[in-house]
Amino acid sequence: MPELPEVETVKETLKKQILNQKILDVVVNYPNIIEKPSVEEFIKKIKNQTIIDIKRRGKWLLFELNDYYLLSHLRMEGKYYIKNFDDEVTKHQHVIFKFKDFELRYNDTRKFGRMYLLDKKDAYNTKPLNELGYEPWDSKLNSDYLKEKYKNKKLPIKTVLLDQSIIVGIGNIYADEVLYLSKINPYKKANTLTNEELNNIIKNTKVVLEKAIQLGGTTIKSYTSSEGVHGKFQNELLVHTKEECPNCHKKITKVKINGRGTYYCEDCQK
DNA sequence: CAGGTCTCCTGCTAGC
DNA sequence: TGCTAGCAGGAGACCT
Repeated sequence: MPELPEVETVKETLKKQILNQKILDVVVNYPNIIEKPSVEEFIKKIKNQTIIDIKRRGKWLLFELNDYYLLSHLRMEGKYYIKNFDDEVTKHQHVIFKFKDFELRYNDTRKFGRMYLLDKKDAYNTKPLNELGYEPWDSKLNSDYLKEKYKNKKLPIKTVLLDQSIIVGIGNIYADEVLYLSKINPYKKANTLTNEELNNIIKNTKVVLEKAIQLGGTTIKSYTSSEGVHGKFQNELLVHTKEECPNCHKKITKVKINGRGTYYCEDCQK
């Protein structure tokens, strides 16, 4: 399940593969992936655009084209594969970008991923990018900012860490890891956290995400295609999916918070 | 505005 | 062994 580190890895991989390639044609096999504009307009506009750069904002991939930004969110299972024209198109390959000598295929088993094609000048100040919070490394992300954002939030900190309008890039796995390193109970209400706890969250978010980026992200699902990029961070997880606390060796508690599987140590996280 | 619930999807798995 | 109900989960829609 791609979170910020996985998206960063995909971005870097794609830069080596498709930079400066011109999109000669696009085939959309599953229209719901294209959120905006209409599929017809999407195809018409994207033809003959060249991929100038590839960026990331939160969990969004941004393909910079001549006149547009193509935004792509991988959600749960989105992947990009480089294929030859005559490679069989499988049932999960929903959007195909055709270049001169090969093609890029967007593969998504659960079809949760979404794409936008936005005018370049509007891309950062319209949905969805204008609703995003700070990157974990943004100097403006500090305890005062979080204090303000969390002041009316009575929800568990676990839930609020997943809110992309406050800090981008933290998904379910990494939220558990950040709270474990910060020794904070995931049920603790966001508006009750101290400055020290908020600073620990900020610090450990960077620690966890940087390490995960170094290792190419996390691969948990066993049925991930062998063609995809396999991260190694799952070997470094301290609490998520674990049975025993690495620190006190007591049994890890598994619960559901706001519908999300949550792992924590009752003794170490207060 | 805050927050609860539902929805989108498919593959896997627990249970019969 | 074979079938099915239930589950997983990021983010937006919709409702209170």
